[in-house]
Amino acid sequence: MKPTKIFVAEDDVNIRTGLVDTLESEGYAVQAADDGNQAMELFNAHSFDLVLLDIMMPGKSGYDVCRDIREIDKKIPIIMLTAKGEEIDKVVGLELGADDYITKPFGIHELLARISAVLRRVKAHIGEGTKPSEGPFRFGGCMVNPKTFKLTRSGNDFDLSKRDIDLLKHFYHHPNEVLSRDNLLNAVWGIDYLGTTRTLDQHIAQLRKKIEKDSSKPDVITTVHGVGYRYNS
Amino acid sequence: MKPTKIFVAEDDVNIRTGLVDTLESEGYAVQAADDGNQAMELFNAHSFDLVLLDIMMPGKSGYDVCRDIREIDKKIPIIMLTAKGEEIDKVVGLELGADDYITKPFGIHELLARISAVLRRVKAHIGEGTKPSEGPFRFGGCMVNPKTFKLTRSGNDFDLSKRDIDLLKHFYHHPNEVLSRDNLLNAVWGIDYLGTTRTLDQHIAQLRKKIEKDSSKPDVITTVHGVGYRYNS
DNA sequence: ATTTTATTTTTACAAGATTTTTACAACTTC
DNA sequence: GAAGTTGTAAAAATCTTGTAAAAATAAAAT
Repeated sequence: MKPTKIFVAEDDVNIRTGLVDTLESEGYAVQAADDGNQAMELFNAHSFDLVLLDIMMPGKSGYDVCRDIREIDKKIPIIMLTAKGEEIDKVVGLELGADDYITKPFGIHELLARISAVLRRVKAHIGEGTKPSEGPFRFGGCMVNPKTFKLTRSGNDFDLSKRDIDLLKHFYHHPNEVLSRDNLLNAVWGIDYLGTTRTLDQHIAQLRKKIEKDSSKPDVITTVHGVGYRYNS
Repeated sequence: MKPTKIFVAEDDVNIRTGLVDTLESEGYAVQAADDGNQAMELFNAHSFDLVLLDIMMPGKSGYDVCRDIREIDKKIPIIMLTAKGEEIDKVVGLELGADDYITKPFGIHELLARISAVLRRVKAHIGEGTKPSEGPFRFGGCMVNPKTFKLTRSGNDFDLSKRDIDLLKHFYHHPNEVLSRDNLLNAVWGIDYLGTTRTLDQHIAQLRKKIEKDSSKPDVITTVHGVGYRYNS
């Protein structure tokens, strides 16, 4: 199998060489640029599987590069490298079309985890054609519509929050499998979540009120004591 | 469950003993070193789940220790303890391969939160990959699915608890072998389990209700009087 | 910027489930 | 049949989860 090609744009020489070394030692093929203009040049000259983009760069900011890359390639995964305090909403939100971001300073494991997560996501998309995350889907006896953030069960409509949707999606993609709290927290709250643990339970409880016929006797999302939760499809 | 083992390297005696006490009172098993060289010695002599590493230490700096540890173990989570003003980008950035850092003086809560976040990250990761041992397996006339925590026998479904699964797995990996109570207790309950003995019998009895056609005439897990139990594959 | 509103997270404790222990009958072995 | 071992129901202890309500955060509106 051909190695996955990663393109890095980062002006700080320490971070850049660190990135290149690490990624290469992980088996990726890496190419790096140290400012925004060079970045676009290189990007145009090669074909990559994934892009890591620093926001603060001389020449052309990461924001701009991201937008430009998206013009050229609508699909390539882009992960932004942000410093604490930089505006992130815009980055990942939809305006720019980045797929993920990571805040400096970051751990190598976290970065690698995000890279493989994004790559996996993309591959799954390509492989299956259907984008499971976009359209409405059936969940237990309900219809969940991620576009409208609504859930319908036997004629009744409920509003869903972002967390609700993310949770439902994650369960939906792992039917009948017992998912640990760790797994769920990582998948829905993000890999660097620091909170304590009743949070998830709380959301499960709220979800059950909407999806279960009798929330005191859950049927769709069941508890596996000491382990986690299971969505029974 | 076995306690998580944390290794602390920190020269300041107050901070060190404070850390050890706190972590131990949180249920972690802790081992500490007070300089860089001793740190490597200890690290090599034991096996840990997580490392806390001060940067400024006599002998060998935390930077060096971190790098050395990474040579030995690419995966073990490392959290650096930094003083204000110390260069952090390099620490956590990529060069060294630490997973996270925390700036002194830090609150014990923040530290604990970060420790569990990092551990969760690692655990969720392990849980994610497809481990061949995790797939469903046949046990007597049943199918056992460790992912769903369910057991099926002649069309009937039973829920399994964590202990059930662990016991079944252990038997499964030692077919036709008579396993003593000690063996089973060590394998499933952990090596330092102190309980008295009817515990295991109780679980066997419960399991038999699920896996045996006639639990009063066990066939799959049989008793070897005075010795232990045997799974007849 | 300030207030209002919605959402998310945390706290606190009740309720629940599992596990462990106890107790004792039944069984095995010699 | 005596001594020791095992089966298992039921009680007790321990650990986990459910969830209301408070607090904190984030988002929207003024």
